Amino acid sequence: MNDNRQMTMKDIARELGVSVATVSRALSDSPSISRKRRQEIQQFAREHNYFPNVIAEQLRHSRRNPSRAIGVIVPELVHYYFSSILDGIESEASSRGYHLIVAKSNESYEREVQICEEMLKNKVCGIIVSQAKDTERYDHFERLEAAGVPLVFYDRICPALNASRVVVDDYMGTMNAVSHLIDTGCKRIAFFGTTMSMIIGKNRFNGYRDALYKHGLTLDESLVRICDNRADAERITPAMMRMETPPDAFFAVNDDTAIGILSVVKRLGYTVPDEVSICGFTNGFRATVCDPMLTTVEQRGTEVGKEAADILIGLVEGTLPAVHAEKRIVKTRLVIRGTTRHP
Amino acid sequence: MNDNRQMTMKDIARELGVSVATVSRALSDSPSISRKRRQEIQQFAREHNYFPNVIAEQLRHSRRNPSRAIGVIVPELVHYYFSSILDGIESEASSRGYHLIVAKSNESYEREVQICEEMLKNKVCGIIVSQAKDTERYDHFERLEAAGVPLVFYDRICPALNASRVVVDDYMGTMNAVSHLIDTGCKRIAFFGTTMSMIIGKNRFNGYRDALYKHGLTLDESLVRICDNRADAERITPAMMRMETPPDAFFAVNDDTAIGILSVVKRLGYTVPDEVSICGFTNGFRATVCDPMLTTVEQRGTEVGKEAADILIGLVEGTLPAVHAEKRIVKTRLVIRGTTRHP
DNA sequence: ACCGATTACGCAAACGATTGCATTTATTTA
DNA sequence: TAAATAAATGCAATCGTTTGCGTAATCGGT
Repeated sequence: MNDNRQMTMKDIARELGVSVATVSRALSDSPSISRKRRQEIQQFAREHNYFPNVIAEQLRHSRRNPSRAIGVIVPELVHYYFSSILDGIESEASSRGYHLIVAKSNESYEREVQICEEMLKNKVCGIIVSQAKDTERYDHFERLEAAGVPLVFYDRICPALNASRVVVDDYMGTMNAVSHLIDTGCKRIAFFGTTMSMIIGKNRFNGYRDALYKHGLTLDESLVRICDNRADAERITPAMMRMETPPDAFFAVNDDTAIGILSVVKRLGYTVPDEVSICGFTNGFRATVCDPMLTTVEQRGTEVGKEAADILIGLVEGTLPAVHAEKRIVKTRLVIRGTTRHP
Repeated sequence: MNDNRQMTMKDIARELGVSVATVSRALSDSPSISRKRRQEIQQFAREHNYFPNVIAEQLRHSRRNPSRAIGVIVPELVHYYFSSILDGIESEASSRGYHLIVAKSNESYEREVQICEEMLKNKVCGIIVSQAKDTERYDHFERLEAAGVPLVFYDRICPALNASRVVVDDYMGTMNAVSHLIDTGCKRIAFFGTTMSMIIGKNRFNGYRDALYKHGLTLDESLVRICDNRADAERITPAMMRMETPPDAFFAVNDDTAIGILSVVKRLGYTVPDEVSICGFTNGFRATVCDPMLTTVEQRGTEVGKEAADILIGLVEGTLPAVHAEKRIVKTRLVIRGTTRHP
């Protein structure tokens, strides 16, 4: 049995023969308590290492002050981009006096709902979330808003809700990357992306298409595939390279896919980047490990996380109006390495 | 201004003309309230989506029940191994009804102390921690123990404290890996490790040394270096390959270092694994990206995290005696890929 | 030495929920 | 029908802090 008994103000008051109110005031350095008493009480507290009970404090203030706990929902944790975002959220939050309650949805709608309930119970002051892949109903999010808990989305945005959000500039990121491929002499550029039902999928595709148009190239549907992981890439790429006129470049929606392409292309005997150029999207751990190193669009997860936390805290503290949904776009940066030619 | 006013039992009581006590009992389905009233109250609560205030609940029960928040301190977040561990902790904790408060120490002692204070204030029921690299005083940890908050270490263990811990089997992991190198014909095996002041550094070195001895090889000090990152590896490896009799294999303390070695060795024109074999430690994202893919010791971070959470929850719930420090060792697994020959 | 103004402190009611005990009301028994 | 028993509800204290308001103590001024 833990004798978990912590020292309380009541104990101090009893020991020193004063009232609890006096102790409270003395500890908060209120001038309405004489300097002598204040110091006496403060010293006693220090010596007996008194620790204020945050639970009680919070209860007392629940009407006015929100808690300083931010709920963060992540689809997965072992994931470069999500880790970076979490890192950014942590940095921003902790430097502004907030702490994080982190939960992983495992890409499951059920779990996401459950987490929202839990967090509501635990009185987070707001929630930062990237939806699970199989989330298609949004009542759990709406319930949060109804309960007055502000919501900020990142990466995977809820299209049906006009909530605050921060995303990466998928359109321009892709546009720049594809333009770079074209500038370095590529003419037939394949696009491996996600389904158009995901916003990021659509935006990246549009960037690809518009880059082609801008440079007077035409879009060849047979070069566009839904493929967002390495295994699929390794399955799909060989067929594509057997086309009568195979692509001379690939743009992939993430580094993992790009690396799948790279490994196949190398195995088939093509030289990278001279015969085939490849560009990814993320700039994670993998990008500098493959040979040659991957040219890729840096997704700047840390920035995304910081912006998300900044919005949420603004919402909580009232510096940002709760009515208007704040939408921020983090600029990407093209990192040119060995899988593309230099301009 | 948020009218953050949530519905309380008092509201329900007033609306329905009963006492708060009745509402409380009805909501907890106590048989001492008539079935009719119970249902009436429960329905009213549901319709007005009443939500119990956990803060108040906790305050009331603070004497008996610990909170269900587990504090997790991580040196960094954008890190494969730590992410995996966090993932394991999350899975175990959430499945047992606990949630996580996560903070990053950034490898700073100051910050670590600060986080401990914060977590103590926020009434976590226990803390799972891997020390910051520059932590050399342990009074903040001792203060936690004194406050009755159980502590579990993972990965970077505090040597001065006899606290519960879970680590990976560094000794056997390295021993097996080096044995594998020897079995596949390597005779001069270099060791790139961390300083011996870190426990994991020492254990891995011992595994290396004993594997050599067991197979009748002698330890050549000139093949042992302190090097635990890619940049250093790329600096150190060329010199080593210029020795009169250069190594025919490298064991590196992590994948990152191993990949640094690999890139240098390939650049110098050696074939891997035939002329030079390489083995890492982690089995993270990078391991399957390099060419050839990396043979490495799988560190099983998820397991480590699960075990850590299991210990902590045991300590909190009293299934594990608080007096005895529980020490668990997670077995590693050698993953043989392309940077070593097959047996 | 007395009065008004400070100064220093205590009382008690919150915050929202729980729970032992007392009390009311309904039901059974003699 | 009265008394005894059982069922249903209310009262009030409690968890640890905070804070408006009241009051006792101290002080300066005349």
